[in-house]
Amino acid sequence: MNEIVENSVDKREAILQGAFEEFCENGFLAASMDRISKRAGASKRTVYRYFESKEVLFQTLMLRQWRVIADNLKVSYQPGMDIREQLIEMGRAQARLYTSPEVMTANKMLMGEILRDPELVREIQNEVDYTASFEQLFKEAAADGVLTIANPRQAAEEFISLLKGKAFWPFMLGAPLVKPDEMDAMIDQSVDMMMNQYGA
Amino acid sequence: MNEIVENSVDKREAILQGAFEEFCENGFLAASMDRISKRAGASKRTVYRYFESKEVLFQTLMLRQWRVIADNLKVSYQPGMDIREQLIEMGRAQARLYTSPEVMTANKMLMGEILRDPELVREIQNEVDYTASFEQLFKEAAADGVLTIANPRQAAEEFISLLKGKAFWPFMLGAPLVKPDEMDAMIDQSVDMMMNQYGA
DNA sequence: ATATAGGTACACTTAACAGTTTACCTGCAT
DNA sequence: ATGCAGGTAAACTGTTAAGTGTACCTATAT
Repeated sequence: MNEIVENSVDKREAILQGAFEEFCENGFLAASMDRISKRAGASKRTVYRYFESKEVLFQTLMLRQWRVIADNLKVSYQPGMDIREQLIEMGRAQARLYTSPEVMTANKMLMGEILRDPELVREIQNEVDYTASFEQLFKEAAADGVLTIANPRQAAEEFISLLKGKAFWPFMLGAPLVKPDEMDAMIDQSVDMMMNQYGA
Repeated sequence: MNEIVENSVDKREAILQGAFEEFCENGFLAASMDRISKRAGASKRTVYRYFESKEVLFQTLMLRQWRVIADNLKVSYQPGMDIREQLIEMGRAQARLYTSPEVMTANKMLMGEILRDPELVREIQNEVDYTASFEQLFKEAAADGVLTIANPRQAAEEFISLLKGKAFWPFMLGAPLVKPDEMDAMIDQSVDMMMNQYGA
């Protein structure tokens, strides 16, 4: 009766959405359950019907967001396609994700709370491992003979370190976003380093 | 009269110390001025005599800590010494710093608040630039003919990205510390990549 | 028709905490 | 001796916010 439809299944969804905005804007501690309920267009009582406490609501949300992000960060090897091309393509896709407003906002929220209370999110740490998909990719590329890699895990970490070091952490800490062509140059350079080190 | 000496100059120091502990443990928002004064062995009124508000106290502290950390992170080129040796030495020193309890604790506090409120620390961002000392080092090494580097700034960023990606961020986000020899292997590998890319 | 599941509105309880006020103490310099 | 700079203790004010209680509304299923 309030707005449109609200077939009382996505009431929960509305709450999560409102909570997401509120937590992103203010962080866990400064977020207010009153404001969350307002944003969600639900009564506070209803919020508490779905989530027994602020903490539970936050954790539910965090797990969810992390899954979305981690899924988007996954990559896979394309046999037949030039490996250099592939790495560049991947680098660009990663950078685009890292710097997209939704991912950055969500990541800030996540990071802030990981720092404040590592216990709160220990379980999530295990779902994190999108590095594994990079590792797999390098392993396959090596098996394919297009790269020479003794330690694919290490190679994956290196590539990610280079990308994140230039296209993630600075923005996370408040640096202004750079222009796409500068970003592309950074990525080319990172791929150069990888090819220099591991090129067959 | 309370404890020992307290020649009422390091009362201020005691407050900063107490505040440091409190802010590290709880972050800005959850820290309590009552607890800070207790930790400092000072009355709340005295705390407010030295620092007009929680925010001012926090900023003072943050700037201070950052200076300490940034100073420690600075490096300089040693002409004559083998460049590979030098990079490895530097890498180890950096990793040791990144993973030292004091630096990690302080950094968590800093990061958490940078994420929460970028404005609060915008000014500090400018003091940050220890990357510059790496850049300088690479520039000198290039001038010395021991490395071939077109863009020293970029090289500096790459080296730092590799080191931090393996020896800083994971621990920052709650991963357990690794054994020194594993760390050394990581560093060797990073230096390999740099030498491969820029070796003369 | 009516009970029930899901919802609303809103006042309420409890607690934490920034910052202030007040009254008082103490050692040193004049 | 005395006044003041620097300190203490503790009660107080005002605000914000988590979570609860209560009374009421409204569909749909029986």
